[in-house]
Amino acid sequence: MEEVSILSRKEREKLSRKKDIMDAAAFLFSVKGFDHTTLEEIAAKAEFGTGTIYNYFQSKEEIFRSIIESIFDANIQLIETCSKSTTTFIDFLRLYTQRVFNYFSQNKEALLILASIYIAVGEKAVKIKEEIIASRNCDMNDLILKKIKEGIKNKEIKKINPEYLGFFYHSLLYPYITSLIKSDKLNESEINLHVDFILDVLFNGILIR
Amino acid sequence: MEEVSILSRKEREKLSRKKDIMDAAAFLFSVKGFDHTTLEEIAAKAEFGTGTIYNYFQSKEEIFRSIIESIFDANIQLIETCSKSTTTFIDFLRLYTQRVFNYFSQNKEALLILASIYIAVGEKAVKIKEEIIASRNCDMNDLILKKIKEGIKNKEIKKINPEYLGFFYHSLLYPYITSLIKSDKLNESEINLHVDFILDVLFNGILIR
DNA sequence: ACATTTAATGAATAATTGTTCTTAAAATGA
DNA sequence: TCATTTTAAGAACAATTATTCATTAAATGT
Repeated sequence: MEEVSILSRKEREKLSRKKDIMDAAAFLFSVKGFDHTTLEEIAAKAEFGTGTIYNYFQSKEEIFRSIIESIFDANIQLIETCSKSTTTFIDFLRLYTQRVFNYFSQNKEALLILASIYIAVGEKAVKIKEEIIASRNCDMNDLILKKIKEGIKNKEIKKINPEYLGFFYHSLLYPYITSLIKSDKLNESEINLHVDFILDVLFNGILIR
Repeated sequence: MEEVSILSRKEREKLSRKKDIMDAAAFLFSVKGFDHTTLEEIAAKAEFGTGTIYNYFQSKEEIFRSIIESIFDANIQLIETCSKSTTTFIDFLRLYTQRVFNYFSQNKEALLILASIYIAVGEKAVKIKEEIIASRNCDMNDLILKKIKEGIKNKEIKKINPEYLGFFYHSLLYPYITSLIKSDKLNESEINLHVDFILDVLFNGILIR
């Protein structure tokens, strides 16, 4: 059997072109936002005619949805990988924070798009986000929350409200990186400084002891 | 002199109607976002005809800009008030955090609109934000940064990178409250719990000591 | 009361843009 | 080669909506 994949060449090519369209769209969405990105622009960037896009996606919204889904998947995988390769909560949090910084420093578009739907108001963005979370039936927040509860149970960290800490951590991490990216201050060399800083404050606080 | 104000009745009425339009628009912007709010809706909510709005504002964008400006002003005043009525950095941070929570729990729209421009991608939102910051020639971040540097100098807090801490604090606070509001969990009674939690983590960290 | 200025109105305009549709070009396989 | 299917293309369509404008109504001052 020469057949190395379940998919035929034709199918693989189709998928590859779908990906090209998604990449073009993701870039534009991250720079201009969903509403201000036109299908004409997406098509031009992907080197297709406008109408051709509709041979690959049903609508502009479906392109957006596909992009978000793939970002969500990458993030859930990230958190699960970190969870499996550490034993303590402290180690997990350190590794996860590092990995998130690294991932987004190499996928800046992804973070800007995520931020846009997490903060965005308006039915459409909210609906898309909720549908995707529901279809995955697991939320990143829930995964972190589970880890926090373990950490408290195992007496690694103080007995604090785990929901509040989950809130705290996620309210902090994504916006912190987003702000860095938006002000163009996220250079590879400084990532570790930021990670160490965040973890130091989180673990030890800012008071002199 | 009966004249109690510098403005004539006509001028006061005009200002009052401007404010009505801004309030209507602010509500709609906070719920549907700038792009998905139509002038027809704003006019209807303010109980005017569509065209009438143009007797008060030059464009939809100018309405938005005016709203943002007033929110900025309120926030800068907030930070300055807190600065004046405290002496130590620790006290300042506690008071300011409390006040920010209280202000936004009573002005939810304001926070949602702020969030939308801080996170939003796209030239227009970025341009508006930058123009307003430039026209004020002082940024909230700068004000906080100054306080942090004082705190370090006075040995109230550890010797850490003040820029990073400023980043940390603002990345945390606004998104934290925004998330609470968006998930409809910001009830007056719980505010103090959140404030205490945030300050405890920030000051003391989460490790058991 | 009347002339004049000011404000309100919503229909008309013009621009934008997601989607459809017809047509043409490639690819495919016999 | 030639019939058939698949894909590409971009012009046309339809819907939306910020803004303008001609008209009417209200307020003002004499």
